[in-house]
Amino acid sequence: MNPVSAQADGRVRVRMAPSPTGPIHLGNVHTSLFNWLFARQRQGVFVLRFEDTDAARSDPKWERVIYDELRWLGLDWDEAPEPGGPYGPYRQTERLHLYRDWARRLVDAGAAYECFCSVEELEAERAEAQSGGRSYQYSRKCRNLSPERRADLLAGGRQPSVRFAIPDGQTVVVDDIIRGRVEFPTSAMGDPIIMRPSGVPLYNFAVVVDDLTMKVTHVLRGEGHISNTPLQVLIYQALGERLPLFGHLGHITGGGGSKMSKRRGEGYIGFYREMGILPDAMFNYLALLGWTPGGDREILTRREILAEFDIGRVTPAPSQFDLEKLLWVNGHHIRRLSVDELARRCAPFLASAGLVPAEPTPAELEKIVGVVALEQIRIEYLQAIVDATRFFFQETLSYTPQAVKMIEEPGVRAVLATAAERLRGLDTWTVESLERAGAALLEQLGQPPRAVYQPIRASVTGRTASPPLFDTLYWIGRDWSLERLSAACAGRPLPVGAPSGEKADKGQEQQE
RNA sequence: GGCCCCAUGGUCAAGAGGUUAAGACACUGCCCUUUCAAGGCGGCGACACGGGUUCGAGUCCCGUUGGGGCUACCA
Repeated sequence: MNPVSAQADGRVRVRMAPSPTGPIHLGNVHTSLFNWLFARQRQGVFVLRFEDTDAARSDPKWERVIYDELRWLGLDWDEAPEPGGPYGPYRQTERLHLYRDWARRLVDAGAAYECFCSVEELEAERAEAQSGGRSYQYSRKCRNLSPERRADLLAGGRQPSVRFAIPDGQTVVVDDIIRGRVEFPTSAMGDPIIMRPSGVPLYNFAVVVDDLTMKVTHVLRGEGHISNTPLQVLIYQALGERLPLFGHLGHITGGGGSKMSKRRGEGYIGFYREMGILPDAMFNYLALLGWTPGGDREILTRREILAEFDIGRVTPAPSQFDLEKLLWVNGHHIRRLSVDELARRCAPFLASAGLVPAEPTPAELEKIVGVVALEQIRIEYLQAIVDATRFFFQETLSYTPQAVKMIEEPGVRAVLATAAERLRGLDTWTVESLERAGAALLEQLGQPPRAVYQPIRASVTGRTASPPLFDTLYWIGRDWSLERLSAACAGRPLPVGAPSGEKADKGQEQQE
């Protein structure tokens, strides 16, 4: 019927329409990912459009933040305010003339009408219905105004809003890609306002105009929108436009099924970026919420996910975001990285903690790579590298209570003194020479490894757990190792540090 | 209140009428081991409830309960 609605070609077109009112919420990141997967898999188009009609809360500065967040995850788009596209503009506030035009068509076709009721009048209607215990629905009293009455009201300076006339006694059927057939009786819908007197559209109307003029073929969005769908379908039909296909994804919730807490930032992707979740891991984990490739595989690359993603296998049920599992997935992705790559990613975390310079010398770089290699199988997120390797980079050491206790065990100081003496006598300080020295030490003392190595570990790291002892000694270096050993057997009180997230001692893990 | 969505262990989830109801995270036992990890082998633990349909129901239908959404001149 309308040329605008004809599909340009056979390509799939999907969209994501965030509001620039803050960082993009994790639930929307999840929806974006599924849209992106769907589009990319079919050589389709992914459109990014901003719903900024809520003037009070929208701020263009958030657009950039949202771009950055999506880019971080590795999602790209084909049309958006930047770089533009054939169906722009892509901000609703720049599309006001379009909504006006389409609203006019609806009114002309008799599918919508001007409503002159004031906010106060509507409020009164609502209050009356409620006091009578009835559920409220607009009275539709403006639905059939006479031309004379309308002229009077206009002359009186009243600015009308536009309401969509819900047809009586119909059942709207939505064939949801994810949920199957869903039916809605129109009797449950009042005539909704679609245009404010100011000419700014309401969401349910703007989204239809946008989707149809942008030729969106598949609307994949959160389940919260399923109740909005029948109204939108009726608008498409009144306009004589072809419907897109709808698919409503289950919501992503926080722990306990509650809303994701915004308080500490868990609901936003920046929180995870800052703690050192890898984009690939987030991509992997998010894809697994509501979808599985089948079989028992969980750790997947982008390529694998893209190749196997199937919108038909997406579940309708909501799912809880589980940080523990994200960390486990992240651990796998960390271990998949080459040591150099992991070191490159860890360096900024070490630098901002003041442990290494922002621009390390080759020797410093070698040490970073060395210690990162030791921690690769031990950390689950990049930020953890800081506490895990502090003792390698900081000369002054603080000891955990457990480490102090270990050093103060009877007989331990004698062991440490012997160890210090032996290590001091080494000509070379390599992992191999240290291993030989360790073996010799065991023989000399006639003690099991545990009784000797653990006190040494406690002395040089300040804790009871670390990477393998000789690698640890090597990277701490000769000078610091010997100093720390001497300090430990000297018998002076050792500085006990506030638990700073020592990963080693269970129960002391720093709370994120 | 009305309309709608959802429901397999604490969590993510396989399952498309007939299975001893997968697998993963978490928890836990053992192995490996100088500690911590990682890894390997085990363990605990579920079809929300009640009715139907069927020879047979986690799977289909109805109801109940629980969670969520919409019902705005929010998106």
